[in-house]
Amino acid sequence: MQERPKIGDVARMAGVSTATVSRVLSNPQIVSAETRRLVEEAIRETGYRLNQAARNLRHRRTGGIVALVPNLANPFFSQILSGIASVLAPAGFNLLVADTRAEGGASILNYAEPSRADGLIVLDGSLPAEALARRVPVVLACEWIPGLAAPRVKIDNRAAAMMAVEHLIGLGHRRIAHVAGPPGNVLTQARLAGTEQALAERGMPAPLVLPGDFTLASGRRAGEAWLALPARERPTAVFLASDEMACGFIGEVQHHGVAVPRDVSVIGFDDIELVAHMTPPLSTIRQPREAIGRRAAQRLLDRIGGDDGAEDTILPVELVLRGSTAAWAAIR
Amino acid sequence: MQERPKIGDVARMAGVSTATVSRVLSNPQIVSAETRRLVEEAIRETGYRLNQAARNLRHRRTGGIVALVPNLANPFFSQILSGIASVLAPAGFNLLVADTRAEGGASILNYAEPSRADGLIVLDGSLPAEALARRVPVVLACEWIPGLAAPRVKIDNRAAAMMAVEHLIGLGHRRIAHVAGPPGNVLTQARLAGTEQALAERGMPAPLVLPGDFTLASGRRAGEAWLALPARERPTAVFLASDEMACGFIGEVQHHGVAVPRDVSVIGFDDIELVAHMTPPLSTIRQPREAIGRRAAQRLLDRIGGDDGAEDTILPVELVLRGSTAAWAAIR
DNA sequence: AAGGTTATTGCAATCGATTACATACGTCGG
DNA sequence: CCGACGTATGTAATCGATTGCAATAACCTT
Repeated sequence: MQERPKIGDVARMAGVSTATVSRVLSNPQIVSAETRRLVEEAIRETGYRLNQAARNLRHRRTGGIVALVPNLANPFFSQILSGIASVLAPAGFNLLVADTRAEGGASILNYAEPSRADGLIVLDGSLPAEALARRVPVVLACEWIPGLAAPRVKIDNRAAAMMAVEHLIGLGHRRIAHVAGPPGNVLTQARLAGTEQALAERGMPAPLVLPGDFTLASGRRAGEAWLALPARERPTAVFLASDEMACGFIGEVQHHGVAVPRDVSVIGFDDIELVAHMTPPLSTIRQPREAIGRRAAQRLLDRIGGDDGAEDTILPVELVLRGSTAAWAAIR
Repeated sequence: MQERPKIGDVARMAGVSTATVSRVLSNPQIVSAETRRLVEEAIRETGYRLNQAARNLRHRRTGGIVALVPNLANPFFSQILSGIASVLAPAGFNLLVADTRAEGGASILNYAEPSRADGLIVLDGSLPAEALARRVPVVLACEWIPGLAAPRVKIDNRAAAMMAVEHLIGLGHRRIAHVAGPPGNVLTQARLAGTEQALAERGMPAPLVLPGDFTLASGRRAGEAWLALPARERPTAVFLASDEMACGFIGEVQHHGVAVPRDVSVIGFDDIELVAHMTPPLSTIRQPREAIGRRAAQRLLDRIGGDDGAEDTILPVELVLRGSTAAWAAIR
């Protein structure tokens, strides 16, 4: 009994066949109470532990779900992962995490393998649709991939952006800037479109759009760009497509003596945890990240269970008003 | 050819045995060039993809490494995971992530199974040592479990805390407070010990120690506690055992009109990304999180490869001085 | 030319579980 | 008392690859 005991060892000790042991393990109620007791006893005695690899091979499943994340180090994603994990664990699935930036693009394809994972949650909209098509069940969360037919769990980014901008308009702001996300990103487009639509509906001019990429550093650069404008032309309010950028922006302008929200109102997007504790606390759009993760995981489990629907799940956002936005007195 | 092709289908098409196909897959150089070409052709033609579960069963390995994290939603850990992933992926291992808080304590044991994972990276010091002993190779990162013999990859928390406190002393502060981590945590103890030692070595009185648990909210509460002190007795500098707490602390005191660093110097621990962009930017101790993750992963791969050493790896920290700490003019 | 190498390749056992099918034993209605 | 049926268990095939050993061919050596 040096080696790790296998099912046969248990069977021998209990005086039954391996089939019976297996049944005790996966379908106890069809085994007589007495035999079951014997087998359970033997399992305890031998310290037997099931070999997952063998079971997986037989069942033609892996028990694992892969989450493809563009950047694991980004706190935004970790909270979604947390939601995913909270659903997967009770359902008996492992969560595999792969960073699509860290891995070579080609190897991503390996994850979309039935022998590696039973399903895929994709959080990165920049992956090629063809790599994911016709393989394991896929659910898209937050971002999505144009042309890929898979259920999506997301928010209404356009409407959310409109909420943010309408809030600024409501405060009396007339020159409004938008700091966009990375070019080509589906979220960037939707949030920009929402910004433009909100302004257009009020008959206001198109926004000044500054480039960004969701990162702190790009927020700082947007701050520099704002500072570089002649004071008379500076937008009095800025809507940034991510909270991280908003932090960078505020840090930069405060560093140059600009007061928020006195001199400029700032609103972000995401409601990452820290921004509630800054000075001033950041007004923002809250994405229900945990809920997005949970719903995406549930949706995927449904698909694995045979549900073939591909309809989207749209989760509600919330406009969170804190101290970084304030009314603009037109006469200054 | 409806079904997903298996190795036998490839063999038939190439006119060779399954053994040869397998060799082409895992040991190409021992197959003659001509045969190899034939097989590769057949693989392409059939669209064959290796079944990992079968290979794993035969190899008695899983190709997966589990990281046990106390809280996936915490950005501190996600960056370590990022480092881990960057080493594991090229080495052909999957990263499985399990949130020890989300999962029931019992199920954690399941991860320490050779049939589930080839190794374990534990980032949670609160797990019971016995659950992890005598199973798969383990490496501890950041936190550690007293009584568990396994290589650790960490920083010198005591020395790091001393650096922080010596910095404050050097700025002329004489009343220094420490906001500790969760009780019982090994990091809490080491950082507190370092704080006390630094003060003792200068012949200064023991620090005021406020309770905390690494979270933003507990930092806020520490801020309240600080504010509640009579102004004359307030420590002029505070060293908090995590950056998150430092953010909460600063947010709280600023909210009550206290200026940092004019009225109180604040130094944190970790150097999470955001704190460089706050106003004021936070002075802190930088932990090389990516490097910790990478080293832990490398160490684990070594162990899996047969290296039985259990010595610790201590990575250097860096005192990062920003705007939240300033000299204290004794006469006020 | 016989014996010895070396390079390729195939046969079949193996990894450790699951499960369709067969078997054995009661039980019960007619 | 017989056959039908239900329950509990065993036998053996199966999941899809890997690999030790054997077989064959080609090539040397002396």
